[in-house]
Amino acid sequence: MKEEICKAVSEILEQSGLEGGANVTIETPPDSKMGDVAIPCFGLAKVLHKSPVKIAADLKEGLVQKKELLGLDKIVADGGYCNLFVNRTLFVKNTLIYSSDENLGVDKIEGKKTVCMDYSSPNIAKNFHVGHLRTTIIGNSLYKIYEKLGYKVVRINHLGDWGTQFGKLIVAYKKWSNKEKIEKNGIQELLDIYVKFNSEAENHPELMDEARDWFVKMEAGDEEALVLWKWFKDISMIEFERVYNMLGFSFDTYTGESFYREKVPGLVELLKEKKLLVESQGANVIDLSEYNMPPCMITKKDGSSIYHSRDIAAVLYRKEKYDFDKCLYVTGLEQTLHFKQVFKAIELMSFDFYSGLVHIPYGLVSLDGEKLSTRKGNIIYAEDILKEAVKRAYELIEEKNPTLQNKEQTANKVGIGAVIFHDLFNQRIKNINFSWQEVLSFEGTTGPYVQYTYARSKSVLRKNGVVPVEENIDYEKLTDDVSFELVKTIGEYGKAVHIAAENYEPSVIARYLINLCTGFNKFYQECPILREKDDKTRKARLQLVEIVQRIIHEASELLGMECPEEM
RNA sequence: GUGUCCGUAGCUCAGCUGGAUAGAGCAACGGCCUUCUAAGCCGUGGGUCGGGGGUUCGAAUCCCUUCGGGCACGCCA
Repeated sequence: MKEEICKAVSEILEQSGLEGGANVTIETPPDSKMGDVAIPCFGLAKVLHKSPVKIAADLKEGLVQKKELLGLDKIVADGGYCNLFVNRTLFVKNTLIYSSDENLGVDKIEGKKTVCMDYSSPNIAKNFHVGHLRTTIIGNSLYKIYEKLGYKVVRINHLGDWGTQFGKLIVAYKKWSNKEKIEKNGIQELLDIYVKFNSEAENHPELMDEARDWFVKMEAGDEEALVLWKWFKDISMIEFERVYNMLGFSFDTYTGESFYREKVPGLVELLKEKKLLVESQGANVIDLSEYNMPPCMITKKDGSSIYHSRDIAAVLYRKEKYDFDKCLYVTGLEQTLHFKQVFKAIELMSFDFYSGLVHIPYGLVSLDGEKLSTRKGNIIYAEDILKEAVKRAYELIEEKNPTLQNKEQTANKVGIGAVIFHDLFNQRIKNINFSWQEVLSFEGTTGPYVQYTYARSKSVLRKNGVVPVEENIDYEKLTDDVSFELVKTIGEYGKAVHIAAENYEPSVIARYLINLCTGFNKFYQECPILREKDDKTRKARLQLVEIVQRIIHEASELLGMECPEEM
């Protein structure tokens, strides 16, 4: 419809003497009482040598002729704006028909495109904390969004399962732990000895040398080292899987850093061929000073690999294996420089796919203004947050809806949903100061608000019956302000999904959901169905509820949040 | 020091590819459940859009500058 209006405006302008048409922009007025569509005329004033007020008036005259053709009811010249009121019945009809197809009005991309997504990627032997939760939740949502748009998505959990920290762990294990302790306490024991290592190493730097030696042994395939490494990894994976299960998330592959260690020597050869590798202070690096960046390290002076080189090797491997169009990295903001270096290295290697590499950073999580730190004890584990939220949800169900069936299951969906939604509601770049009160809030702009709205809509359908799609609907019954606003919001769903994808920003969907739910709750309040006498109105409203309910359900899925049928 | 991100209501944030009186939620106060789930709806109060310049008919939005804060800056990831 907007395209048609733009075209009509262009034609009118050409008739009034403007050559070559003009770029007509269309906006939404700040208040719907002013109109549904606004055409600002200020930009045209210069070209046409007329006042914006006159142009708006002329535009109005021209558009009045085409009123029916464009589906408009009323046209008003308001200062420098030409405001249009659409024919509500027609608009409601078109929007609801368009939005009720299987894609709910979301246009898919053309052709086949593959996106690799690197997210979650926790470090072995470290507990899964609130920070890891962000990359996991944001990454999962972006996966859902891209999949919805028709991309093939490969979900890669690039485990932090290689590197000097394993040297540290081996040393710590040998000095302060044993098999029994680890079997008994699992990842917590690994974490404890890792922390102990770091504090001891401050006064005994020789411990660091020992750790590096063990890492070199690992890279050389030393059996004792690798057995311990594998064991530590298995123990850690148990905890990670527990968290993923609670969230209901999964991955296509867990090929982590260790997978790429053997590919680094080949990378070194390739870089030598391309004359990109230079020696610096005993290490091999790619010089990036020309690009105002510190050098990108490929091998350390002891010859072992480092995360830059493993990441570069991973890009090359993924390109070959999946032939991606894009490869996305959801990691903390603090790794910005690292990825700039890695991407630049790929570019310097003359691989044109560097342009498909995108770093998607998110802000830091802190507690009481302090950076999260295991050693300071201000760390919050993902599992604790999820459990606490579920517990809170259960208590609320007992209080508000004690006769509900499947309380545990519902509490799970609501509690987990609250955590997921909370993590996605604000722009990912914002730093977060963790607050239990905020995460456990279930009213206002929260996941449970969305879920509650969904449950209400399902309840309406249960009590009133579903209207078959083929039923003739009298769309004029949905032209009151409240219903009409809700229909408008329904029509914006597709745009919201595309903007979210383009900006790698799930918060766009979360915000959209709140809009939609607010609109529905108003409708629910003001447009009752059960006690509505007029049959046509009842059916039209039920049709509207049906579509809203489907969009809430799907948009929630795009965030990774499940909606219970009742709560 | 260099680079980068952030700065909007008491708090947490939308709005940022320029447009009309700057919007939500929380917190505070006041209404609405014999009527489809009150985890809801309606209303009231609350803002030098960090400061200063500039571009423009028009700036929270673009440019410059300055202040405040976060993060990063070779052998950790």
